[in-house]
Amino acid sequence: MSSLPEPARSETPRKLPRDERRVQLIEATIAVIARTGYARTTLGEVARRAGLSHGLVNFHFRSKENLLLETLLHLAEEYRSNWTAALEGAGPSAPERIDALLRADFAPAICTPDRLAAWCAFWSEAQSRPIYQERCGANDDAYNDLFERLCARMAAEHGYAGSPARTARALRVAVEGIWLDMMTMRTPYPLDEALATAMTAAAAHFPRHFTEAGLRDRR
Amino acid sequence: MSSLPEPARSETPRKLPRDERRVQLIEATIAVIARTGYARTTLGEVARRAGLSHGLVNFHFRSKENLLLETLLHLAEEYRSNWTAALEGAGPSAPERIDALLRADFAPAICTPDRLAAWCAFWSEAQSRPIYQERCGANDDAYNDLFERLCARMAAEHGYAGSPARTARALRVAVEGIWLDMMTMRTPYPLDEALATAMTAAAAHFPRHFTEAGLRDRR
Amino acid sequence: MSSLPEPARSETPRKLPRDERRVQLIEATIAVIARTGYARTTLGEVARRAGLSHGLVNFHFRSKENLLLETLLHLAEEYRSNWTAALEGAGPSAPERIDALLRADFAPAICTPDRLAAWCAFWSEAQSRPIYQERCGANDDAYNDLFERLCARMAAEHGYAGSPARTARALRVAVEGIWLDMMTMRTPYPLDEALATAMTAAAAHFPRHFTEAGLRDRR
Amino acid sequence: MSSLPEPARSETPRKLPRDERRVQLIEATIAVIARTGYARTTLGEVARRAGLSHGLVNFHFRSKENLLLETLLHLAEEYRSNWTAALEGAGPSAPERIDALLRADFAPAICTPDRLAAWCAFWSEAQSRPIYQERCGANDDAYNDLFERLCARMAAEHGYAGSPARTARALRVAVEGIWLDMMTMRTPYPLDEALATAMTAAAAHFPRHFTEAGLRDRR
DNA sequence: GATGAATGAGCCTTCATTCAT
DNA sequence: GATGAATGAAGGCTCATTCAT
Repeated sequence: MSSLPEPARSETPRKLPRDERRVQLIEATIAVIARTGYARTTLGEVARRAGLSHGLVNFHFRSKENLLLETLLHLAEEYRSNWTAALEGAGPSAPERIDALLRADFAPAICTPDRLAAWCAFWSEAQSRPIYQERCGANDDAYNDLFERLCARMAAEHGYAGSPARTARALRVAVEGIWLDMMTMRTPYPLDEALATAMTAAAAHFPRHFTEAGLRDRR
Repeated sequence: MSSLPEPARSETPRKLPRDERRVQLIEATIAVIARTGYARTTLGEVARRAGLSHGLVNFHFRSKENLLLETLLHLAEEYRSNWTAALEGAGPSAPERIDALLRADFAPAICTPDRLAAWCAFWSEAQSRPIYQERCGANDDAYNDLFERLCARMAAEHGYAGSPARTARALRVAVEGIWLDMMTMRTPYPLDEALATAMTAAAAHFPRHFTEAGLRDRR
Repeated sequence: MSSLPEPARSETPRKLPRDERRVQLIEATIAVIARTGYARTTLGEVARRAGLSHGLVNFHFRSKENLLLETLLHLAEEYRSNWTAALEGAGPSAPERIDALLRADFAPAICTPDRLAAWCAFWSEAQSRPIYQERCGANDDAYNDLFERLCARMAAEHGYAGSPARTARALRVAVEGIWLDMMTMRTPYPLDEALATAMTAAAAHFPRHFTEAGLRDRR
Repeated sequence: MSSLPEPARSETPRKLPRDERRVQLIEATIAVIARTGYARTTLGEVARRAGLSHGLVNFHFRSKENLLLETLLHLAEEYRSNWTAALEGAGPSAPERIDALLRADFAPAICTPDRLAAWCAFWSEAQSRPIYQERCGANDDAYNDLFERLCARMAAEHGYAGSPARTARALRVAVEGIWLDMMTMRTPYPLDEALATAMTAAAAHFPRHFTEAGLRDRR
């Protein structure tokens, strides 16, 4: 019992600014979705995990429906700012930028078991909820467009054949498939193995610039 | 009632109507999961879609829990018999068998929007339901083992470098990623485009045997 | 405890035709409104009073909202059929018909403490609920029109002066006021005293045809 | 703070702001009851309408229960002082005093849509709340006793027949019925029409002293 | 005094399950 | 087998009340 990874309740002050409470509750929501599944996620469980009363959830978010939507928005924003930041720290060449994007997709802050489980839950529910659909990962148009432009540069600047759009999609689905794999596999799946698999796919498409270890001649 | 010709009854196996009802309800369950999402799937909706009465669902399946599990088992069995049959019709060489497996994964009977949605729902729920976990797609050990052996043959017989295990995984996650893509994308996603993307990945890993159109020199 | 006028639960069979259950629940609703007030009427209390489970209320009526609306519709229909029937048994002359209408308004089946309390609750709520408003007693247009036509006949055929519309309204508000009085007064208020008050008002307006005891020269 | 001129403070009675706040909240309560109905009246809505914070309501009144009771007391006191004042301005004769009382009952300050709606809500709730019951309009014993004495004077001094008690009640219920009518009717109901209806009733009972326009030979 | 976050009791509603017919 | 009324547990939501600031 005492070894359970429950959040430390005594740390949180009784009153907290609005945004901090919201983030706290969203993190609890992600944790509960991961542990009990989307279908059995209840406000009571979310509140218990956050160490707060259930009434407070409806005070800060207007409804369960809205709490879940805001959780998805939080994840989507987090995902986007993660690869945006990674790109800013990357060199200007297409291989460098592709390398940065792939690494960002498996960054420890983003690619946790809880977050993957929550993403998968939202992917699943999005089929019947248009409002989820446009926020779901694979619909991050900016990411997709960027990835496709980079693949086009790989073709133009480095002589790779084949449709850049299809190559881009092949790499993107590999990333998504790995995410799914990380969740679904019964045996643990370390982040470096996930990244290596993604780089294997990159190396298959761009053999002169990538190896299974990542970007060739990286300094 | 008692005036009905008795012999006519015994000709019809008693178990058939029962199994037909079960399949009917399972198909309705898949449809409801796809349309309303796993979390909002109710027995009432399943019964209505099947055109049956409310109480009958619990008569054929003991509980909702069990209905959903049997639906997953049905999908898993269907998936397995699909690729098994495909394999039987394929030639003996490794490229031919890989080609057959990939095509099987996008067969129109298997790869419908409803089934993809149901699969995704089960992947998502499996995180918190061990009983689902071992039946989920990515855990079809026979499939995975076979695919890995075929990649090992590609390395041994055709001189492809790299870890066969990792190549196999890279191809498998590409397939899963495409499935996810087919569900999640807002724009419709034809089966042939999905297959072409899978073949693009295969061509990247095995360029001398595959093109974006599939197996090279196919006869 | 055993002297409480609780409905006999053992009498009601476990299953009952749809309409009988609905009436049973509507009667329970009227009783609960009268005893606890509209604002504190709960489905649980209604169900307990009917000796049924609370889930059944939402099974037969879709919501509490709808249960209350149907209760009002039931009362309105009951009121209307009461005065309609009274009219059919009355003679053709205007005084006879007015006498019949006034007596109908204080008929023991209609004018019970529970029903008066429920009516008052609906009158009160109708201010903020348009859907109630058009069903409320004072808006029984057929009754009002009829009453006004009868007063017009009293003027035309019997020489009473004054605006028939205003006389009709004066008599109608007297009836409504008596109903309110019957509810509000702390001391019990027998039906015959109520009727005598209504007849006093009728006698004031039509002194040659009515006395405090009712229609003059009644046969 | 401490630099403020102390004498100025003592000039303003400390109790005034408190009482002003109370009246402000009571008026807001009346408005909310009229607009949303008694059953859906919440402290939050009352506070919003008063332009005050949520928690303040419980500071000035101890509870919602008490706020509502004080609202009723406020209405009852207002009603009583209204007719008391009207009586002081009236002549000594019975007809003059009856005329004054009836006019007071439809005075614009008393007889507003909001106040009528609140009164009706309290009448309705009073059935199940003894504490409301004794404060409700029809139970204003002083008013009722006075009215009955005036009707007795009409009989004794002006020769009107019939039971004064019943005549008094007939007039009183007419007033209450008109109030109800003003609330319930879908079409607007001007105050002068209401008063004319009341005077019609008075004229029916006291034809030599009242007409539909009010007291005869009024100077 | 004033504010508004926090709490928790109570209620409506949904829905899986049971069961009489 | 089949039906659908009946049950009751569970959970979302509202809102009166409390309380730290």
